[in-house]
Amino acid sequence: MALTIGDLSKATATKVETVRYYERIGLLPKPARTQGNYRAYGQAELGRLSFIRRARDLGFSLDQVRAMLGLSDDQACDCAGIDRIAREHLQEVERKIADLTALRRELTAVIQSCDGGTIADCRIIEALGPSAGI
Amino acid sequence: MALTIGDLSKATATKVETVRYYERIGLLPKPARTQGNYRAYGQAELGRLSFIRRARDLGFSLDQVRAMLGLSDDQACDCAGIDRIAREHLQEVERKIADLTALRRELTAVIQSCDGGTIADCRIIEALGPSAGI
DNA sequence: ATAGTCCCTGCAGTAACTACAGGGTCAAGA
DNA sequence: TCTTGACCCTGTAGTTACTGCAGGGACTAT
Repeated sequence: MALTIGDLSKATATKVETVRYYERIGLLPKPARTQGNYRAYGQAELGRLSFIRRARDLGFSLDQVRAMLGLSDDQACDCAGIDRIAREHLQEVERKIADLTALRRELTAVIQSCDGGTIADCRIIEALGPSAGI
Repeated sequence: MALTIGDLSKATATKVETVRYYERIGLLPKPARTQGNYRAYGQAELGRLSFIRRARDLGFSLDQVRAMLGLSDDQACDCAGIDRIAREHLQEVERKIADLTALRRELTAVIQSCDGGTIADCRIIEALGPSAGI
């Protein structure tokens, strides 16, 4: 019934040691234990870990992840604070979407030009260069 | 005329130490030096550093950045290899765009619901949960 | 010429993992 | 039953990607 640390590890492509590390720094709650002192998780922890991993993969720091998790943890927290944090993260998310969209366009162009021999004029760096975005 | 390490640092919001670090590990070329042994950069290095920083911010590892820079460095490299790397990165970029889009939707919902009192039902974790995307 | 702001090298410290070492738990098979 | 293999435990040391000094030189403006 309950999920082991190995189940969470496989489901989220996270090292077992990393799951324990997140517990140690307080990002994941201390889970229930079995008779044999094994960690026993539920679906909630799986969801939380999945969120952490994907947010990390998207370039958010653990402190930022902590703040976003706080948005869902503190149901009764004051709205002004939540609103500010959410707006900050939304701006960053939109900037990242814009950057990735530019990168996608250039990667597509590279693949296109690869069809016929060697790359004549690679613009992959220009895609995220100093004048791109913003 | 030439750019100092401080100019690059300011233009790309990168610590001076980090620029030197990228040079040390070979991500940035060893630049020309002035009489006083100061590093002297051009626009090409500025573009390259800008690319590195944005790619890092988007969650790519330095090894992945190195591979992407290789795409543009090796103009004469065989097309099959370039095509494979580019397609892999394109898939990853598209997954990240999908994740960020889901995250944007949930952050927007949080901000919306904040308008009238406390958050009733925050689904921010579900946005990047185990069944989201793909 | 001297104060302030930059630059240099080299090395130590931090964040976020990641990899053992040394040992316990548990299901399956001889 | 017992033992083999795959998993789990704690604790600690190493890695990646920066980041922050220390100690000293270069350049600019008063």
